[in-house]
Amino acid sequence: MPTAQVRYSAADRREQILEAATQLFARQGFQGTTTKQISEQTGVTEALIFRHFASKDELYWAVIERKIKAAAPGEHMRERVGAGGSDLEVLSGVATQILERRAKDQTLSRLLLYSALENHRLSHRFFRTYVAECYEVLADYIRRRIAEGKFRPVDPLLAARGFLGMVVYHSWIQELFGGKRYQNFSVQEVSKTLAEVWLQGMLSAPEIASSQRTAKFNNGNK
Amino acid sequence: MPTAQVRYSAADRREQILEAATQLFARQGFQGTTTKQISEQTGVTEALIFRHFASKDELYWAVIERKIKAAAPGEHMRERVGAGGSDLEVLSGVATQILERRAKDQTLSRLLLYSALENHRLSHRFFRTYVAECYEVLADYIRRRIAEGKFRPVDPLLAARGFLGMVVYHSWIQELFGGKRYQNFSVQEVSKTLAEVWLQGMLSAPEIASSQRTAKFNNGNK
DNA sequence: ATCATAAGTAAGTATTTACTTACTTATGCC
DNA sequence: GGCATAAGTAAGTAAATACTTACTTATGAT
Repeated sequence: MPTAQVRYSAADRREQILEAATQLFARQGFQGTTTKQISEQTGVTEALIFRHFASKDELYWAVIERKIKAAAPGEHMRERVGAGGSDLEVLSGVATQILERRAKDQTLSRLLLYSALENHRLSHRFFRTYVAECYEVLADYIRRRIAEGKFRPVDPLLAARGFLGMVVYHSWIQELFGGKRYQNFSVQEVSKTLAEVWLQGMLSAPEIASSQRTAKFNNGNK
Repeated sequence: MPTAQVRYSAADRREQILEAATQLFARQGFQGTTTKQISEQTGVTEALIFRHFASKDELYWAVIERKIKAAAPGEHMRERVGAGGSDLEVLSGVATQILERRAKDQTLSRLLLYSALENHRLSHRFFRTYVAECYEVLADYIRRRIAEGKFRPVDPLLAARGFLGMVVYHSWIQELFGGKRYQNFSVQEVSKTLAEVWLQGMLSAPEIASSQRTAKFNNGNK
């Protein structure tokens, strides 16, 4: 009595293969993952992988495209920034969202990092198509606040990158380099702290008569 | 008339192999680099590689150890922070140093990123031994300024990570994801801007009577 | 019930991989 | 000049790798 054999539709199988490959590529990179591993993880023979995807390369880019479309980082950013609230609410909201998503699932960031390291050309395209949108959305917000006179006149793209850099870098250290073994910050604490620092740094404060040490950088205000 | 054959001392050859392997591992990662490539780049046979290093693994960790010791990021940070000057001078100096080193030579950061992605365990050790020192040094500086009442009482390690995050993340975007194709910031501009934003964010400003939107986060001051 | 078709596989292939073995030759020291 | 020794290699090996070929079988429409 052989176990009942089930056959999936091509679309379903394709999805299963993509899911298995996603996990493996994220964990081990393109070079570090074999088609045999992918077939075993999916529960089929290697031959079937190649009936669905012409080559390992093609499978790889299908994996990245699928994952990044599902994550839609640009849309999430737009949603969160558009939701309104005080500057602090918006910014710490953005940070919280990023940190929570990354703590829950590292596959996308690992896939993107691997692809950036392993393959210059195509990963640039993905970065520009899907990730760069995040920066645009946040930069637009900053531009508006500058126009309203609330933020200091700083290059908006650079300022956006600065804020996201604080947040993303922190999560990389925690997750990738094992930082959380040593210091386990809460997401709330990190989001609030980083947002406060960056925000006070961006506000066009009224003239502050402060110590010598701090006087130098205050002449950029309008 | 065969070309004159030169024989190097074991130490010299070892160094040549390490240098060739460094370039290749940094560009292609551990899995992506073959011992044959390394031998060709060095100009010897594969067998010689294995006379100097017991395995590819051993060579890999020798490469990382050598490179990170040569770079000594902790010492550079200590030197720059200890050099004194205004807060702004110290911070933009740190940023400039990081950005310039990275623009000139990406091998160390690529090696560390690859090793973090490919191999959890040993890369954590390297990170803690050599890189974490940077954070300590900067965090110490911040702690001192907080004690002096000049900086707001923010977790010093988190604040240090925030600042370095801005800088390092920016350089990753530029170098790794091809950001500089689109926007080519000058090192000076980036260093100054990021340092100013972060610094103003950290200063314990006198009570600021500002808009509602900004009032919320000002109660952390002493 | 039948049968065309789509889903799936067993068993390959040529090449590459990390690493070894048995041998050769240059070099410095006396 | 002779020779011990260290530097170096040619030619392997077994396992793994991406991908193929020729074949089998489940399934749904008629």
